[in-house]
Amino acid sequence: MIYTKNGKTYHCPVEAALDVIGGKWKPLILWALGDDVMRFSELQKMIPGVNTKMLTKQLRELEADGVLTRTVYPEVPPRVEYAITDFGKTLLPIMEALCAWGAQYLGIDDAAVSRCPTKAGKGKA
Amino acid sequence: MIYTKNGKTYHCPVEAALDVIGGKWKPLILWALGDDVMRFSELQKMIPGVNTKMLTKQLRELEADGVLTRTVYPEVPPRVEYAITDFGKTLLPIMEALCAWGAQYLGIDDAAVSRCPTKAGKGKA
DNA sequence: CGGTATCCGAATTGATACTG
DNA sequence: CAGTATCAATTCGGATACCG
Repeated sequence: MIYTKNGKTYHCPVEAALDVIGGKWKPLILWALGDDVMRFSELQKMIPGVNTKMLTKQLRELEADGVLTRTVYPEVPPRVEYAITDFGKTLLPIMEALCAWGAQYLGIDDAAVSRCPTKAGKGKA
Repeated sequence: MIYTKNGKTYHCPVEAALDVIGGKWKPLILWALGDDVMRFSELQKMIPGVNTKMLTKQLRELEADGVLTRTVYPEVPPRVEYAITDFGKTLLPIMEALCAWGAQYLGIDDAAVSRCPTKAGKGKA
């Protein structure tokens, strides 16, 4: 069986799921938006090392996949807010599982894991 | 927090997990080896479109990550068998979750999903 | 503030041919 | 049978500069 969406072809739904969350900065974006609505500049601060082009690209892809929403407020200076959708929230338990597995793989104590680098200390799970 | 393994750097354990299962053919390989031990040529038959170079590369990476084992039998003609490890088996429930989410994303009935293309009809889950 | 546009190097994937 | 080697094509990721 072959699956298709948005002109892309998958041999297995797992591939499709990985295509949605597999971008370089997407896990970090999803962790960040899991709790809060955030502005572009806030995301950029929470994700060290990302540049505007890549952050924009990954946000637009997640938006196109129905995982998050982008709301533009017609003000000066402009304000744009990103929020996770209900559908996007269904990814969070899977991310938790991936996080736990990844911690095992890395040989670290899962309880010591701060999922999002800039959210350490906010408490886990 | 920054995590390191094999010279690679991750900002989050999720990235590490995705690095392990995120290769283009890896989900298919893992489904295939989830049930059975298989030879190289069997895998190649089960995964349409892959060429020997890519299949070799992805298998070696999964082996290096401790997800599967590679056993060479010193016979003529040569025989090489690949099998999932106990650690690799811990990925399978996560793959199931990714598969279910991917089916939702693709807008198809999860019950209709055959996880591995060439294993359709063997029964699901 | 929240982006685009351009250019570029690095990494990934693939087709094809050959080998112990 | 189970790969390697080589080369080509594509995609991805990033630095920098500019714009409404």
